[in-house]
Amino acid sequence: MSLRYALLALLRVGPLSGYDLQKQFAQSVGHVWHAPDSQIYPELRKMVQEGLIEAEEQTRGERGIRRVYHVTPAGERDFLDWMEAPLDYQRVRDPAHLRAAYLEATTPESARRFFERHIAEWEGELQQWEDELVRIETVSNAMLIRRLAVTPEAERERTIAFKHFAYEGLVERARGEIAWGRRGLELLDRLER
Amino acid sequence: MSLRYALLALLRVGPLSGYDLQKQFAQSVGHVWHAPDSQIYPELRKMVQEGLIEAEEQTRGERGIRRVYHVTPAGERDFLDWMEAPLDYQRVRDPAHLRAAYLEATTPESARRFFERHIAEWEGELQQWEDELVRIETVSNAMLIRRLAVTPEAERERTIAFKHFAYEGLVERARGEIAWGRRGLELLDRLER
DNA sequence: CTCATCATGTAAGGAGTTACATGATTGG
DNA sequence: CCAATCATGTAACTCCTTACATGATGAG
Repeated sequence: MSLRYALLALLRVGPLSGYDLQKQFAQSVGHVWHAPDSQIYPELRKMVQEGLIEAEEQTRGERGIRRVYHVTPAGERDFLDWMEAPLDYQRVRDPAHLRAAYLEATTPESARRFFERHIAEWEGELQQWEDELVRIETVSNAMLIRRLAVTPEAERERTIAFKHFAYEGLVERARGEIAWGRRGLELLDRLER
Repeated sequence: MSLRYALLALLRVGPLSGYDLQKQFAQSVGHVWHAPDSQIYPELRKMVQEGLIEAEEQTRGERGIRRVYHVTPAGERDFLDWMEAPLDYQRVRDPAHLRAAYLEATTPESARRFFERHIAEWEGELQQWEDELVRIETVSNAMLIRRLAVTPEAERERTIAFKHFAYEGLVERARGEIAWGRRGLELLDRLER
């Protein structure tokens, strides 16, 4: 259910077309909440039906349509309600730690590949999040710039601080996973001796 | 798709009825991969259809049925194949960090509640995982005892080591989340000044 | 004229959630 | 006889994934 709030978070900054939204999404909130366009377009339509956003339809050339979405007062309220409501935490479902718990069933080589892959995966994520952290620090992310442009001076510090803090948390988690993976490789070394 | 491998991991140790499996699940692999019984029973049926497990039907009293499942050679192979195959990592979808990135939209009080809840959630998980870690160290988990009973002496160390290592990773992640939550509260203190 | 980008979707299926539903056996 | 536990599910729904599908516009 968080997809719509991720979308509202972007649209609250200012109206965007589905296409632009989807592009901006991938470069901002998508680092925290991934969604493909095949999920974004239908969700936007549902949000229109529920009155959270409205579409201004523009024609493109002869037959093309371009829908520019903006948040309605109901959508604004829904977003703020969500921000105040307790978050629902999903039950744990962790394939990597599941597999790790049963690695005795496989060969040392495939256990090694597993940890190497784990490290590589999280190094990829780490890179993304560190890059984003730099873009936040240097205020060079497009959505953040747009956000700050419509934010009163007094709230700019907070706005940046929270985004920075969120990505810091993700960076630390990635580092933790990488450290765990490396210790997994060391464990294999010890067990093979 | 990991549910069936979590189930196979348990059934590989020895045959269990759906009910027993579901109970053992909650006390072992369920700490890493949660699944409710309403998901376990249908999955077992599907696995029977696909030939990964077989059910020995026992009567209970007049009309009751009890199905005791055991892994077939095809199921064993499927499990080992999964253990060797690269794990598929899901794209990030993290409601807590999503919300954290937009906390400027809400009141300091509700931001505070958010971090307090985050800490409490992860402290709950931490407790579960630490308890399980102790049960692994002291070899007092029922499934682990059963597992070791059918494991040759030479592989017992590995078996325990991997489970211990998996839960260690989870414990560290929980500690990381708690530390992040606490730093969130400190950030709020600083911003409110 | 053609390719990159703009622009918008549908359809089928898998996985998980929540709620509901039923009945048997055993111990007190 | 009643409650706890044993035992097994179904049904409806949401969310997400993967693959497919189409066409317009603008720059070179």
